[in-house]
Amino acid sequence: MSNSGGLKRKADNHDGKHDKKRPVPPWALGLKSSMEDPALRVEDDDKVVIIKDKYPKARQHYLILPKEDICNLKSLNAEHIPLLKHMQKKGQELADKSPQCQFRLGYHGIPSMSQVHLHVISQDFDSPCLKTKKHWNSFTSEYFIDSSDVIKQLEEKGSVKVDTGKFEGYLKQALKCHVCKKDFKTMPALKSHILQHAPKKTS
DNA sequence: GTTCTAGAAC
DNA sequence: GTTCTAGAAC
Repeated sequence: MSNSGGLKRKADNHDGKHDKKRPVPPWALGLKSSMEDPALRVEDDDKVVIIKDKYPKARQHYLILPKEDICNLKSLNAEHIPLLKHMQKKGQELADKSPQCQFRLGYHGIPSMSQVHLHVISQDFDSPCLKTKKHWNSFTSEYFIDSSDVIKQLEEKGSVKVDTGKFEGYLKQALKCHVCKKDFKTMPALKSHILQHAPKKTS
């Protein structure tokens, strides 16, 4: 009944650096196939594809992905700056089409899905797909890194630094309205509150 | 990333 | 009793 001294392995999936056993779970490749899905595609050019997020967390939620394979923020270097600026420009053009909405353009510090993707998301967060504290904090805490900050880091340091422990902490922060900073105990309470900050829907 | 659901919270 | 969250998914 002895089992090699009861050595227990703590969760050791930090950033996949030494994780040869489970490199990428199948679902983490979902964006790659979404990029090919005509039903989701908004537009594309020689460098990037723009798709609708399959589970939008706001009234408007798009993803801009490079056609070149780039796994995540850690894969980025100074050579990618023109590409990232192009992605931001395409995103800003999209946002400018809906002047009644406020948008943010940015990246998740630790994305679940492979292939770098720029979120273009309206700040109403009025969507049935927005359900969990993780969802909320991933778009409204420091977990969401503005595109301009990613580009700035690349320009200044040549790489993007993401402190895994710190970013995991951001996801667990207490629920707080992103507009008026009021605290909430539950997601349903927060979701009903933020409707009063959202612009009126135009049929 | 989502779905499912046990059990915590109310 | 119902609502809500959080962890497993072979």
